Parts: sequence; C-alpha cells; structure tokens
Amino acid sequence: MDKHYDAKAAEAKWYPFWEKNGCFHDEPGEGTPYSVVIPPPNVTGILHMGHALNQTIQDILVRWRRMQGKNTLWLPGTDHAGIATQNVVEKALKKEGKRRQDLGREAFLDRVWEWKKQYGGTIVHQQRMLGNSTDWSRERFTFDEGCSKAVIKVFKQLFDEGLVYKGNYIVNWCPRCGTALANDEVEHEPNHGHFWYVRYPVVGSEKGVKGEPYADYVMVATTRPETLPGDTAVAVNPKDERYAHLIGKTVILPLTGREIPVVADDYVDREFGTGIVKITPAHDPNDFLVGKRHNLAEINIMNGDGTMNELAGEKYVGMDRFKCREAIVADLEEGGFLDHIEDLDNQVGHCYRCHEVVESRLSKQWFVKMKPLAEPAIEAVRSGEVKFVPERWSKIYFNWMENIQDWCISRQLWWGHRIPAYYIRGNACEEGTANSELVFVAETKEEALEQAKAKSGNSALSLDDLVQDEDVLDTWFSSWLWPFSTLGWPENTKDLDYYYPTCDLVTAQDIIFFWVARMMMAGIHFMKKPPFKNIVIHGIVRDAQGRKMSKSLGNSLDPLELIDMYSADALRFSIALITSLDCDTKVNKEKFEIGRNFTTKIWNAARFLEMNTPAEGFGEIAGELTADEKHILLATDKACKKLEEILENYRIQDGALVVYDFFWTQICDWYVEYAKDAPDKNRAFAILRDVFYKALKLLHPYMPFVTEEVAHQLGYLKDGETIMREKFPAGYSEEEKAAWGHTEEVYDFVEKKREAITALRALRAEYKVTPATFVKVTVATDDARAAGEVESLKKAMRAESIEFVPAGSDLAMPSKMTAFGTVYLSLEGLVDKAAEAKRIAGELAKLAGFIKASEAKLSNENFVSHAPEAVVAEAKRKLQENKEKVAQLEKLAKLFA
RNA sequence: GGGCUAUUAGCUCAGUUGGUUAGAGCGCUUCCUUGACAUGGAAGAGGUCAGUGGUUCGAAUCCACUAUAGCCCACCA
Repeated sequence: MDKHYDAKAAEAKWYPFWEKNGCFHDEPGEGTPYSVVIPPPNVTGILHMGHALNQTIQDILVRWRRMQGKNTLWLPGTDHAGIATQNVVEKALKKEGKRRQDLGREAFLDRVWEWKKQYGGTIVHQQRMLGNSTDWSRERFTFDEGCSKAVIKVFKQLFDEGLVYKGNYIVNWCPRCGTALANDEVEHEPNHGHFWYVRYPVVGSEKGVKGEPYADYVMVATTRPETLPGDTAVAVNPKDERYAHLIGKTVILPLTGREIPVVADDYVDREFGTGIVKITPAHDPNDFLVGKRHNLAEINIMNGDGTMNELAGEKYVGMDRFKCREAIVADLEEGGFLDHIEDLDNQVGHCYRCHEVVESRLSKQWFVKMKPLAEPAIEAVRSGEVKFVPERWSKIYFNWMENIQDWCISRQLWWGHRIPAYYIRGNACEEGTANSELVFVAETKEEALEQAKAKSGNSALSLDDLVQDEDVLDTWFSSWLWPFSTLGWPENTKDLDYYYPTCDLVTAQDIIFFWVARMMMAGIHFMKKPPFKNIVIHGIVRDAQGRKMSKSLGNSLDPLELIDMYSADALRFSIALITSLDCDTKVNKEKFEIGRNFTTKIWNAARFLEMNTPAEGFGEIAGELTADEKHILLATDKACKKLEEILENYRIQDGALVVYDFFWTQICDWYVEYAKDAPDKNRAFAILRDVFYKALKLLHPYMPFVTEEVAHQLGYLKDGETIMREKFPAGYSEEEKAAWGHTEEVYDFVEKKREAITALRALRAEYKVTPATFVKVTVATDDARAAGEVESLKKAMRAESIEFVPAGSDLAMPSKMTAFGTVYLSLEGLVDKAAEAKRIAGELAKLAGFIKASEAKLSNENFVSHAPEAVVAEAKRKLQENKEKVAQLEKLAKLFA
C-alpha cells in the first residue's frame, strides 16, 4: 500500500464502478423495502452545504439499510424551479438584448429546455462527488413527461372535486418576476419606514388654501402614500367614540377630489396611528377584506411591473411605485394635505427568489382549498402513523396545518406546467371568472372541446375556438406529488406498488410547510396512504457566527472545495460527526480536518496490518485467547450492536462517535499496540484482520470510498466485488462467543488493566520520568488474573519489573488507585520535594471535601432507606476508597516533608 | 400577538427513563520522532451545567418563574 491515501483516485475509481455495476439499483422484489426519495434540488442549483448535510444523512441511512440486506431504493431527481430557472434564462436573453416576449412562448420554452440540457446536469454531477448511492437509472425531473402527466391529472381531479377554484383575489405579487407568489414565498423583513399623516377633508367643509390646514378633516396615517389614488374609503373602529360622528359621512380624497365614504370596521385598531385608516382594496389584503364587507370599489392603480397605470391619475402614469410615492408626498405637501411625517419601523415583504419588495395586487388566480386536505394529514401524524424525528416538529406541523390558508397555485410564468383549463375564445371566461360553467378542465385539449360542446350546446366548436389558460402552476404543485409521481403514478407500476409508501423523508426544517406538509396531503388524498413513515428533520448549516450561509454574505463553504481539499469521506464523516438533528449546525473549514485525519488513520492502520501480514496469510484463530484478544472481539461485538441501535433511532452523530471511538481508541490505540507484542502474534493478527474488516463495514455508510479501497487493498474483496453489498456486521453470534470463551468479566478486567496502565503513565508524567526510562512498578491487588498479565503490563508500562503485593499493602511510594489495584511507581530519580508537598496538600484538600460530602450523604437516613441498594453500596465503597487515598497521600507527604 | 427551541469547559456540542467526583472533539500546557500514522502518541489544566424558587433521600436532567439568544407563523394601516 502507498504511504499516502489518494482520495481523489479512489473516488474516481469507485463511484463509476458502483454506478456501472448497478450497485445502487434494486428491482422490486420480496420483503419490506427501504425506500427514500431525495428532496429534489433546483435544476439551476449548485451543491451547497445544506445539500451535503441532507444527502450525507440519507446516504448513511440508505447504505446501512442496503447492507442490512433490505431491498433499497434512493430515488434522485431535480426540480424544474419555475421562477429560478426562468430568471436564469431571461438573464441570458437580456445579454442578447432580448426579452422572453420577443421570442414568444414556444421559442422561449425551447430555449429553457436547451438550457436545461446543457446546464441542468451540474447538480446531479456534483451529487455524485458526495458519493450518494442514488439509483440514477430512476432519475426524475418534476417537469418530465411522467411528472407532468401526474400534475395534470391531479389538477383535474381537484377541480372536479371542487377543491380547485379560480378567484379574483388579492395576492402577493413580485413586480420583478411578474408573477403571483404564495404566502410562504414572501419573506417579511424589518424596515425603517415612515408614517405619513395626511388630511382628508370632510365634504362640506371650507376648503383651505395652499399651506393651510382644512377647517375640517380626518387625519389618516399611512405607510403607503402611493396607493392613495386607489382609496375607496376611510375606516374607523365602530367603538371609537372620537370618530363616531364621522361614520356615514363622506371625505374628499386628496389630489383626486374623489369623494369616498367613512366606514366603521372592527379591523381598525383604535390605538394605532390616528385610528383612521385609508382603505385601498386593490392593494392591501386587509383592505381587500374590508372592501368586501362594505361593498367598496376595487381600484387597481398599478401595472404588473410596479409602475402606475392610468387609474392612478394622469400625472403618475408610468411612474415607478417608489418614484410615485415621492411624487405624491410632494404633491400632498404642496396641496397642504400633509400634516407631518414620523419614522416607523415595520415589516415589508420581499420575494423569496429575487428579493424585490412584494406588492399586494388584485388579480385572478387559481387556488386550492387546503382545509379538507389538511385534516387527514393532521390525523396521520396525530395517530402516530407518520412520525416526526425529532418528535417536537409535529407541534409546529400541527400549528401550521390547523391555521392553513388556501394555496395560490397559479404563476404568471411560462416555465412550468401550464394550467389545463380552457375557455371559449372571446368568452368572458377567457379573462377567468370564478368557476364558470364555461371553464373546461381536461387532460387534453380534445377532451376540453368535448366538454365545451356539451356545456355550451354549440356542437360547431372546434379546437381553434378554445384557448388555454396562460398561467402555469406553482413549482410545489409538482413537487408535492414527488413520492408517487416519480414511481410512475398515475400508471400502476411495479415500482409504485412495491416502493410506495416510502420509509424516511429527510429534509431541513425550512421546507416543512412548502413541501413536507403538502406531500402529506397529496399522498393521502391521491394514494390513500401517507407518502412516508418517518419525517426526519435536520438543522440548517450555519457559519461560525451562526448566520445562515448565503451567497450575498459570502460566508458559504463550498462542499466541492472541501472534497477537493479533504476528500468526500472527510466531508461526510465530519458533517455527520458535528451534526445534531436537534439543532442547527455551525461549521467552519477547520472542522473538516477531523474527517481528513480519520481517513488518514484508517489508511495507516490498514498499512500496518498489511505490513504484518505474511504471504500465506494468517491461520485459524486457535488456542486459548488472551484477555486482550477476547476484549477486542467483545468490543467489536458491542460496537456493531450499538451502531445498529443508534441508527435505528436516526442518531447519525452518535453513530459517528461510536465508529470513531471503536476504530481509533479500541483498535488503534489499544489493540494494535497490544498486537505488536502479543505472545502469539499470528493469532493476535488473525483476530485483528477479522475485527478490522468488521470495522470497515461499520464505517462504510459514513465513509464509502476509503472503506471500499482499503477492503480491496487488504484482499478482503476480489476484483468486481464491493463492500456496498456485504452484510452489515451484527456482531458475533453466541456460538462464536462461546467458542472463544469470552465473558463480560474478561472485558471488564481488561478495562481495569488499561486503567492501571494509564495510571502508571500519569505517574511518570507527574514525576517527570521520561517514557524512555524503564521503571520498577508495584501493584497492590488480590486479583488472581493479574499474574497472567505480567508480560503485557511490562510492555505497556515500559517496566523493568512488576511486583504484585496484596491489596491494602501500604507502600511509601507515589501511587494511583485504580479498579485494577493500587499502582506504585518506584522513584529513582530526583523529585522537586516542595512542589510535590504542595500538590499533595491540594489533593488532600479536595479529597477532604468529597469525604465530608459522602459522609453526610451516608448518615442521611433518608438516603440510605430510599436509594437503591447498589447506589448506597457504591457510595460506601467510594468513601472507603477516598479514605484509603487520604491515608496513602499522608504517608507520601512525609516523604517530601 | 401566537407557537417552538436553546442557554453545560476558551470554541462546537454529547449527556438516553433523575443515581459514582458531568463527557467528547477542537484549542491550550508539558513531554515524546528508528519503521502504521506528527493528518501521530502520552499526560495535563479547564465547568458552582444562565439565574431564582419548587418537587425529591438525591436535579444538568422534572415543574414554575426570570434573564438572554434564536427560529417559525400571523401582522399595525
């Protein structure tokens, strides 16, 4: 084996090998499968730390289950990401000086597909670098033929069930993207804004002159003066006696001269602002509702791109909304309507894609009624049929689901599933009225024509007379079908039958509502079964300061760079080790050294084993095993069982710790050191070889590349074989254990022996006896097994002699008490007496405290009678031990006096 | 306003149903390089478990309140 592990070579060798040889692929078969669908990344995306974390967790679970012998499917794919992808292609067009409108819908879509063909493979290529064992032969895309079919079918079914409707509603509108956004696509951020106090003269009052207040007016405070031309009322709280006299009166809308009523509505907060609110139903969601209650006109004064339209008034037409704000404020001031301006901190919504300030806009949109879908999805979690891991996320899920709002699913984009609704050309419905008889939803235009003929009674209609809705569906409208559309639904495929429902869904907390909750609803509604059994929620990767990683902050770590620097295994292992499901993960580059160092350790340990392997190999493990040999076998057994239990509970981090400690501490630090000087080297190494392979298999889900490479280097596997499909070690059988005669006692005995070795090393360090010096050691113990360990103790302690004396012997030498016995170091060198005396005095003081506390505890009748016997006995033993320590130290103190 | 979570060593975090003198990694200090590994080995220092009160024989762990930090939802025009 080479002195250095070449991670890049191993990665370049093994991934293609696995993929080509179908190692990631299973066919539907017998038994309970283990199936997982990947959260599809945006096709425009590049791999970031969030993906690395998310996919490492999944791959660990998937590789582990596969090695357990389960029929396993991890299904990969990408999301067509409507807005994001369209934006990317539009940007490219812009460089050519074109807009999508210049190309027209079809040519533009061709262009996007072309882009997808060329660049859409970036992220799936990058996912391979991580070592993901996803079944690429089943890779899907939310906009591929099958998924599109599923989307259309689902839309039609929901429409037929009355769960989809088209309505004139106020929606969140991104003027930059030119589309509606769902509520949860809007991010609210704090904003330092202003409150403009504006006077609305009461009709009939004396008109003021420039610069002077009107004699009688109502004072309205607004943060959005530019929407003033759209006002159709002002509102006060009905219980507000200050303004009771105004209700029913009419005021004049400044700048326009239009007369608008004063209405009373509970929505108005008496305490906030002036207690009088201008009502702009077309540009504010609350005002919209007030408008409905009072039957107010809705005046839309803005274009889709955020400029003002003719209804805003001649002067403002074409003006950008923020420019218009300045203009209107100036004009109000000019006209004497502006009373004063205050600073105000409020929240402003931004587009989650492009960060533009979102506008509330009245428009016709499609919605899904969510309440009926949410109810069974709540029940599925409440009943325990579907579990959240960690469980606490279910509370957040319930909280959201119980307050769920209808979902705006139409988007004014071109890149996406076009809504399969058709209208008769020229009919009013073309503009889209709510659930008209003349809206035809069908899977094909031909079917829509049949409906149209039947419903309109006009059998002369042709395909040319029908127009399709211009809008496309929200991207999440395809991803909520992901767990079954990717398995072939609506066709009745073998995959669907065998792999649905999936087992675990692993994702970050930030898309519980976007995605997880909606998948639950879709799965239950269309498949009659929840789409997965466990929802595993992990944290978000943050930088060292705890900030979310983002391009704009420039604090992102690039997983590919980390792979290049430290290897994929290092990235995976480190991220697994530092990640807790319970909270967000803070990372910096240095943390990935842990994984890199571990990889190196594995490689070097393998080299050691290889160097010590004779050409003819090791023989059978025969003869009477030493205590250390039994110990490592049992430690292996324990590690296997522990890891199994840990992974069953999704404790990825704990699992990483277990394999790390097992390999590094148990195998390398202790057993390898033992093996170097073992009485029967051949047997000791035969055991090491056996244990080492088990360790590689335990490590494989965490570190697939180095384990595969080492397993081949050491000849555990032949060419063409893979560790991926080896059986995950479950420990040793009872028969095996009986054969090598292990007992828990032997295990504990070796643990004690190690304690004695450590104690001796500590004594050396305290008394500055260099490791090179051979020392005389005395151990006070009654353990009959001790005599058998003389040779191994001498090696480990670098002792020229070891003498055993009965326990309780009282020698005037520095010592440490251990569970093995009291270890004495014979001091032959010079020692700083004063320093020793001081150290001993400190230790005595510490012990006196413990003794006092435990004596108090033991003389407490309540403790002795209530606490379990074992606890009391342990307390007594400890007290006795500490007393002995004191006696020993006092004796020693005299030596240094 | 509604909901959720966290606060343990200098840093990042473990700590299973309450039960030895609260652990790990990194960092720090001291020592150690002739053969698996300095990306290493050995040893060590470092914590009144945010605070207060309660339950208990016994609390980092359970309960209440307080403080601080963070997240989510809804939002004030």
